[in-house]
Amino acid sequence: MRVRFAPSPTGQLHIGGARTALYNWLAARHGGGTFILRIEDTDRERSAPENTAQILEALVWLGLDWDEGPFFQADNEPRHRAVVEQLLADGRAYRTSASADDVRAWKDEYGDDRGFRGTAEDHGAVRLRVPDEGETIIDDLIRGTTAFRNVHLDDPVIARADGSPLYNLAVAVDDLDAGITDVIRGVDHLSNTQKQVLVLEAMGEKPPRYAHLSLLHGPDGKKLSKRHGAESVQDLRDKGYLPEAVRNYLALLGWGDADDETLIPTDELVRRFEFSTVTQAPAQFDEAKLRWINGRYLHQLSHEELTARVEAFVGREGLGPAVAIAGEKIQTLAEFWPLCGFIWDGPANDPKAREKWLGAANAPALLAAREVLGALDRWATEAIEGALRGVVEAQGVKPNDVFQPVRVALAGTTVSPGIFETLELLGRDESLKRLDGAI
RNA sequence: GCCCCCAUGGUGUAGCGGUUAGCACGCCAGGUUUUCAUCCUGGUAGCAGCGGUUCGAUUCCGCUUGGGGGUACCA
Repeated sequence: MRVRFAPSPTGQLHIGGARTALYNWLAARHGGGTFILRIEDTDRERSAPENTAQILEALVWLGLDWDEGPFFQADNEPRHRAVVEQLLADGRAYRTSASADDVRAWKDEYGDDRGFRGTAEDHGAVRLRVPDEGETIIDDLIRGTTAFRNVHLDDPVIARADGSPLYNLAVAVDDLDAGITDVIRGVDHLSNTQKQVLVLEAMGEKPPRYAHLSLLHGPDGKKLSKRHGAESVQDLRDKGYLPEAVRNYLALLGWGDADDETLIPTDELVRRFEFSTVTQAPAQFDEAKLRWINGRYLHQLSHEELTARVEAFVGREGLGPAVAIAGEKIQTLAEFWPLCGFIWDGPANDPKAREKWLGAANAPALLAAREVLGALDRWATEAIEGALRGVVEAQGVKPNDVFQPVRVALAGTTVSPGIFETLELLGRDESLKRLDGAI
C-alpha cells in the first residue's frame, strides 16, 4: 500500500487537513505501507514557500512522519506537459479558445445537464475530450460505488493556454507515477475524481483505489475557521494541546469501531484503523472534548515528562516544583502559567479578590496566620497545614476564612495550587513578605 | 440551475430487522476537597419527515426536507 498526503501550500495546515494526513498515516502504518508527502504547488499565485514550511512543521509536531518526499508537484511539470502532448496527439484532448462564457452559452442552448463539448482549434487551453456515453464509476472504500454520467461533465481544462498543466491532470499523473494505491482525501474531491479517472483512462491507465473522507465542520455546522477558536494545527499547539491527544481526538472524528472507546493511544489506533469503519457523515470539531482528552493524556505523563513539556511551552526552566503541585489542576499546557505565574511574578492584581478576602472581616485571621507561620520552626507542608488549621480552630471560623485570605495574599487571586504546598514552595521569607504586604 | 455526498441526543459515536437504543464529551444535581481543577455518583437528551418492503423497521428501498461539496485557463 502506498498512500500520499498532498496539501497545497496556500496557508497553514488546518485541522481538517491534519485529520486527512492522520488517516493517511494510520492507513500506511496499519498495513505496513508507505506514506508519501507531496506538496501541490501548481498554483503559482497562491503557493508560498513559507506555507510549505509551516505544513511540514505541523506534521512533525503531530508526529506524522512520512517515508518519501516532500515532493513538489511543480517539479514534475515537464512530465505533465508531455502527457498533455500525448493526449493531444492521441486525440483524447484538444485545444480550444472557448471561454467560461462560451460554456455558459452552450448550457443555455443544450440545457444545464449537458456537458460542454468544444471543437478543436490550433490554440487556446487544452480540454480533455469526454465521451457523452457511459458513466464513470468510482469505487470508494468509504462510500461504496458512485456513478457519474459522462454527459453531465463539461470537457475539463487540463492545461492553460500557455501549456502549464492544471490540477486534475497533475494529480492523476503524479499519483500514477508514484504508484499510489490508495488516494485518501476529503469528499470535496469526489467530483474531481471523475475527471482524474477520465484522464487516467485517456492515458490507458488504471485508477487507484479511493477513500473520500467527510469534511470537518465548526460547532455551528459551518466550515471550520478561526472564529471557532482553532483553525490550524499551530493554533492547537499554541493552546497547549499535546500531539498525542490531538491524534486521538482527530482519529475519533470520523472513525469508530465496535469497541467505541474514547481514549485510544496512537499505537492502538494504528492497530485498529480500518476504512470499513470510517464514518460517512461530516463531523463537528468540539474543542471541549479535545480538552477533556488532553487532560487525560496530560495527567498520565510522568512528572519529569510533564515538567519538560510545560517548560518547553512556557519557555522557562526550573518549573519542576510548581508542576508538582499544579500538574493535576491543568488540562492543557497553556493553563499552567495563569495558575502559577504569581510564584515568579508576584501576586496578581485582582481587586475583587482583595476586596472580598483582605478586608477588615478577615484581618484578625490573616494576622493570626502570619503570627503562627512566622513562629514555625519547620517550613514544610504538613507543619504549615497544622499551624493554619490551628488558627481556624482558635479563631472559631470556617477553614476558608483563613485559607482564602492567605491565598489572596500570596497569589493576588482566589485561585492557586494547594495553599499549604504553595506556602512551602514559595519559602518562608517570600511567604511572610507577601503576607505582610497584605496586612 | 445542474451533478454528487451525507442524515442516531447539543457534540463524537455503537447499532449492521425483533435492544428498556449502549458508550464518551457537554450540560444539570449531589458527593469528595483549603480555592480552582480533578475525581466519584445520579440525571437530562436521540433514530429529520412521509411513503413503501416485511409478521416486525433506527436498521432495506423511494421521495421530501435539511446540511455539505463540486460546477475555474484554483487546488
